Amino acid sequence: MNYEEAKDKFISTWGSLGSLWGINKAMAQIQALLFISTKPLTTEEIMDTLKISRGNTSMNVRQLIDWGIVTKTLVAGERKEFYTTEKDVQELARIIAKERSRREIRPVIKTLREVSTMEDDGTAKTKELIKQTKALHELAETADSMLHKIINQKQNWLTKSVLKLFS
Amino acid sequence: MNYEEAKDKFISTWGSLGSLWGINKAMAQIQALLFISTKPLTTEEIMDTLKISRGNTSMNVRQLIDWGIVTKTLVAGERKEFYTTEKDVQELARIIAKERSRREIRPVIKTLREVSTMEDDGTAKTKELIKQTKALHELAETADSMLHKIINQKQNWLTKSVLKLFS
DNA sequence: TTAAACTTTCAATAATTATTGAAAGTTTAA
DNA sequence: TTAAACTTTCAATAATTATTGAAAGTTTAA
Repeated sequence: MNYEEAKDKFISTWGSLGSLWGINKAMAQIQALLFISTKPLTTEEIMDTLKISRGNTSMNVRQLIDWGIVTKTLVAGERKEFYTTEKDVQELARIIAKERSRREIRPVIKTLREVSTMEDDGTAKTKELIKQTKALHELAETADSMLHKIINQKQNWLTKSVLKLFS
Repeated sequence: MNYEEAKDKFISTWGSLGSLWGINKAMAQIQALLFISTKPLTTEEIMDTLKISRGNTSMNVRQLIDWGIVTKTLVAGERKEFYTTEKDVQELARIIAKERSRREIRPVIKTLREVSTMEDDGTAKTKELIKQTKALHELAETADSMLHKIINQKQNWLTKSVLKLFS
């Protein structure tokens, strides 16, 4: 496997993984490209490498900036805008997890709380609805706060020290 | 909020959450419906409640069975097939996490390993590709095994005992 | 200012994914 | 066996989501 093959393989795999962290393919691929680039890239370079249109590139880069994953960089003597991505995987994971929680998990938790605290009219089906949504609510709250605790740890959890806690 | 409103709200929220655990809307809604039902349901009842076609119901129920989340139940004296879902949230979470890992995370980890162990040709860009994919590989491995450890704990992690470890 | 060099917007369209429903298939009771 | 009562399959279609590219907008250098 030479450089080009490996690069394409990484970018396309990362792109299809987009769904796993809740973003579209182009957005994930742009991030992947910047992640392995040795220098900041322009819109033009991104378009050419990924074979996507100018508009598509512009919109997705902006979204990545919005997520806090990509930053505009100024290159001396150049008029064009250059983009770079967060290169530290831990920081990247932290940002993704936080955004995912904020955008998708929190709203669901809110609904679960609303439904599970509805007035009990005494019927079996209402009791079941309350019971089950309450259980989901607790699970979601616990999982979400666990996620936050894990990613907010400044110590390097990649070193597997955290893992030992579960052995 | 009465029973019907609460039920609809729960089903539609859970349905739109489908993307978060990697399944489609109908599949998530069928699971939600069964999850709050006080008795096993038939294809007919699912179709009518969710207003989806017979074919759609059949295919998605089968997929849920495939995931190990829904089971066929026989009701004495009835010819029709009845369906029930796993009612314990912890067990449900365990199944979903395991399937998600197997279907999506493992394949990505495999690619990351392949790319990160490519031959180093000495160029800066190859070195960067190897370095970054190696970091992602380690992160993905750690996160995946942490997930497995957490969900495999038989003790009730919902009680927040696990959470204390991170405080 | 102006005009060249850029970026952004957004309606049109393409691509993808989900859904339908009728036909085919299967199971069960008699 | 047969036929009624079911479930499954799958080509056609609908719905959703992503992408394009030209026009509009913005910035910068002179």
